[in-house]
Amino acid sequence: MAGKIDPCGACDARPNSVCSAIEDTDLARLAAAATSTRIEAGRSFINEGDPADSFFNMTGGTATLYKLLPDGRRQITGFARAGDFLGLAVSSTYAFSAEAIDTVRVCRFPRRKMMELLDDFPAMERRLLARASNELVAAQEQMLLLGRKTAKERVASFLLAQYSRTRKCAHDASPIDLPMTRSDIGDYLGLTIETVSRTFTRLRKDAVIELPSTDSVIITDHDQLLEMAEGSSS
Amino acid sequence: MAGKIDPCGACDARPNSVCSAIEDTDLARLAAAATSTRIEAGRSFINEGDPADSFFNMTGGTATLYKLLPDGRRQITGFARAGDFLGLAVSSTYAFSAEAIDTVRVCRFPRRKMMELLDDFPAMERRLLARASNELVAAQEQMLLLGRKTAKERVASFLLAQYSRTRKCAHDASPIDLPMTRSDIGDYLGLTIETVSRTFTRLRKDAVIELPSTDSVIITDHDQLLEMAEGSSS
DNA sequence: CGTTATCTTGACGTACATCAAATGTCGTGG
DNA sequence: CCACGACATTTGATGTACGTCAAGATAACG
Repeated sequence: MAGKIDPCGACDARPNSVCSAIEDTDLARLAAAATSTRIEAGRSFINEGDPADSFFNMTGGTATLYKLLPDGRRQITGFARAGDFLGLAVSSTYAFSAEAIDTVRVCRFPRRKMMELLDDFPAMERRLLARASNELVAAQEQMLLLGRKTAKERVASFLLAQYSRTRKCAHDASPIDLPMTRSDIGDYLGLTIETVSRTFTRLRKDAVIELPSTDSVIITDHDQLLEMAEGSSS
Repeated sequence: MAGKIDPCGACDARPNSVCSAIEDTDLARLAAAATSTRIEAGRSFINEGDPADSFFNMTGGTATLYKLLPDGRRQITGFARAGDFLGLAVSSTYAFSAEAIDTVRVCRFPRRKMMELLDDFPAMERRLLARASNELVAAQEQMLLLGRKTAKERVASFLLAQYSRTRKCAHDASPIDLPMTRSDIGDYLGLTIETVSRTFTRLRKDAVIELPSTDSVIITDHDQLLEMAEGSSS
């Protein structure tokens, strides 16, 4: 529980989150249902298979969402950031795990209270549906990537997605922040760290990107990267 | 438009579809919004990139949902059957294509009328949200399959999914119907037809499945198939 | 300024793709 | 009922993109 007087009103993430469906006058209801929590880098806050008794709204930081196979193979299904809503599930247990990459802030909603909120604020439910629809589209795009794209196409697609997540206008050459490790990128793209690394340097040698540091990228040839991502160019 | 008097009340698919959220007394509203259509095998009825002006509710048959790359590579993101709802998208264009495998029946809802229905029947919206959540979970499972599983694990997972889609109780040894071709299965699992075929015969030689015909399978060792699907066994 | 984790680069192996041919299946018409 | 052609599936031989193993190079950190 945030000690603040009006935590939801002051929330940076509200404009991009489902919470913006709730009017200022009803913010107290929202704030009463939520508990703001801070999660240190490396800690997981959702575990696949655990009882799904909470929903989460990310308000800061970046988290990996992933599934594991018994032998430890990992598939990252997405990176969650401020505004993202987690835990949507009909099942009584979580279908995935979530782990903080850097220090993460979330609002936690007990399942029951969240349901009550949805009953009272249908606009919020519609927001959730819109969000789920978008995620579904993204998931289908990722299936195409994982099932049919080459390593080069995967990395190119990934970089473009990271790019367009923040930048609105194309042809912006400022560096893109990559808070995740190569291992995370590999597990997201269905590749190994070695292949991710090799592909990065290949793109650099092709003069499509620059790598000012290990955790940032500059796209120098946006058009060619776009062609690469869909296999139009070699 | 169905010529029947009460098409929705007589609909076989209603119990498993979002339409069941609408009470019998309001069925006329539902029926007025929908147009029932028949689609021949092989014809596509949703095309990626086209204006998304209709929603579809499958009432019969099986359809492939897929995305294409410019050079023709295809990723099937799912197989839609009676009760499935298609076209959920915030975007103004479809993000995927849909093609009938056998003869398909759908109810088509114009976007605007569908929105009005959702405004008036919040229970339907909640059903859609639940459905989207489930699809999201399935999509994450498929990402794990595409990104991290071997060919054998993929085929085993696929067969188990086909199995549990119809059968409720385990240890039912009746044949599973496979309306899709090897090519469809390959494009769904991120494999080639040859690899799918080879893996089928490998599973048959391992005495885990039987192949009474090319479009049906019998699971003879459910437990071992389950182990295979997650890589617990070799 | 060593210590440790992450990233890069190289040499080699392999699971699956590709290419090619044989076999099976099914509808059509003689 | 059988012959035929078109197409799907199976099976085999070979290639390759990416994985695995191993060693340095960088960067993070006390």
